[in-house]
Amino acid sequence: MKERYFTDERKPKKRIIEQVSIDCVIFGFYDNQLKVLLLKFKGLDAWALPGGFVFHNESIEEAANRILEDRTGIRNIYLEQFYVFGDKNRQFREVHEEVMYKNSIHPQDNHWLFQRFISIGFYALVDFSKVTPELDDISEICGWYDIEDMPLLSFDHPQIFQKALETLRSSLDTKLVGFNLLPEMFTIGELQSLYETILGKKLIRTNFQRKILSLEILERIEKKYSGGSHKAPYLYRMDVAKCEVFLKTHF
Amino acid sequence: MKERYFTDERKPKKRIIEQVSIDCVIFGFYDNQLKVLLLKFKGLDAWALPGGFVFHNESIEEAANRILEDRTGIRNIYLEQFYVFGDKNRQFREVHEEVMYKNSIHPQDNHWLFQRFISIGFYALVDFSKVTPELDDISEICGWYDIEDMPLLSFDHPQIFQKALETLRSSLDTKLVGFNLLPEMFTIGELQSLYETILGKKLIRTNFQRKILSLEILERIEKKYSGGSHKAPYLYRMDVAKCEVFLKTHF
DNA sequence: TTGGTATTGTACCAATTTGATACAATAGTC
DNA sequence: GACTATTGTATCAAATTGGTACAATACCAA
Repeated sequence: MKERYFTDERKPKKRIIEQVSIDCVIFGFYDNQLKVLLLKFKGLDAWALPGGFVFHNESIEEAANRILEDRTGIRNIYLEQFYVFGDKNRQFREVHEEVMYKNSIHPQDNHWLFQRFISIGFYALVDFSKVTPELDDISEICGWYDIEDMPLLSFDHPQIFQKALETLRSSLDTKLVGFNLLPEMFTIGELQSLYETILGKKLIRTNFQRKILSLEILERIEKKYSGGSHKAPYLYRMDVAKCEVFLKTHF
Repeated sequence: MKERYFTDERKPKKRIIEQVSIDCVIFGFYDNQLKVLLLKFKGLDAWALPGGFVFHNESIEEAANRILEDRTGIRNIYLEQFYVFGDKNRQFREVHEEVMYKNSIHPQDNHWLFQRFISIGFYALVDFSKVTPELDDISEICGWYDIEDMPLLSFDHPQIFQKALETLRSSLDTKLVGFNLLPEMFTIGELQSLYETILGKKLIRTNFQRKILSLEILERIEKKYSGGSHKAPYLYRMDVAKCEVFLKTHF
């Protein structure tokens, strides 16, 4: 059930924690490119990360999951907080006003959304092939953009995105989060391509293969992938239990 | 100037962001032990991390610094956010009530402190030798405790402390934060001892020395340390500029 | 003064890990 | 059935790390 936030009232309709928001950076991987899910506000040339607020009766993690579902239709994915954006002047009256006008709302001067907000950043990793973004009622686009070629974001969302990307990079090896961006079964080649785009550099194929397999967190599926006019690679599946053991013993 | 929070009013005296708090885990290193700074509430057997709230006219980083100074007298130290604690039921009416009673305050039933709070965790690293903790007016002890032998904390502060410690551990190598716990000049032996206590394991002396020096972030001071009945070790100083270069090129 | 003790700085070698190349195997195309 | 592109694995060199040896010293005790 989607909630309507943009009323013209001084207080939000549903009880939320005031002056606290959540913004989500949703990463996907497709066509050998790292993608991010962005929303475009109806009738405006303004882009943003999906965000929202925390209800009184939910944890911030529950809130982040709900917000994601409300605003993009995506649910049940890897989600983790990564940073709090708490600048003194973190308020965005102008953008909010524009959005509200376009939605036929004429806010009071002390509308609750005009306050200074502290935003908790979450990043999400999804299996691109399993996701079909859905529009909410204040957006006209909800779609994937190559991180190398994305529209300029409103608010302070460029910084939030940047920090999320840095966190993703440094978590690749230490938390092995990359697998969340791939389908359940994948080839080492696909995994390498994922690592290369996230890290922004080429890796030597044979060494990458040796390294990844030496972690002993992958299970080789007997069935082979087919399609290319060349030797068929093995398919692998990540073994969650082994992965946890590995992380515990190495970090 | 210290603020008085524990009035009996429904709203805090000074304008703060409601339902948001900051808790600080302050680490020090002394006598080859990792220490944490804890407060004991006046007249109660209740211990806590120094915490506080965010004013409307300050960033969360400014707030954390101010809180630290208000509650412990410590200022101008390494401080970094590490996690947000946002459980649905994160409220601590009982402890707050006890504290207020002891401070002769009889709160209304809907006192603002009884609400659910989202707390932003910061960890701080200080040069133990430069710090003299000062008492605020609701505490009767403000002192250092060995992390292996500390009192049971109130609220959810045990979890907050634990998460801070994990963050410190994993940041040792990737952010080289350890130096913030030592005086400006130190020996490699002292640095090794610091690493050993934080990581909780012994390191091989000669390899540690080689490793640290190979980072090329230390400047050897000609003057030598003296005192022990053995060969005098060199003193070193961390070169902040070189350190930044190192971190940029390696992470 | 001198020998003893504890600790430091560095050298050194073995074991392991990583970088880079070579090559056989093979699925599909022509 | 030859050709192409890619995969899996082997291999060797280079770099890093684990672990030992040893000379250098600052102080202490006779």
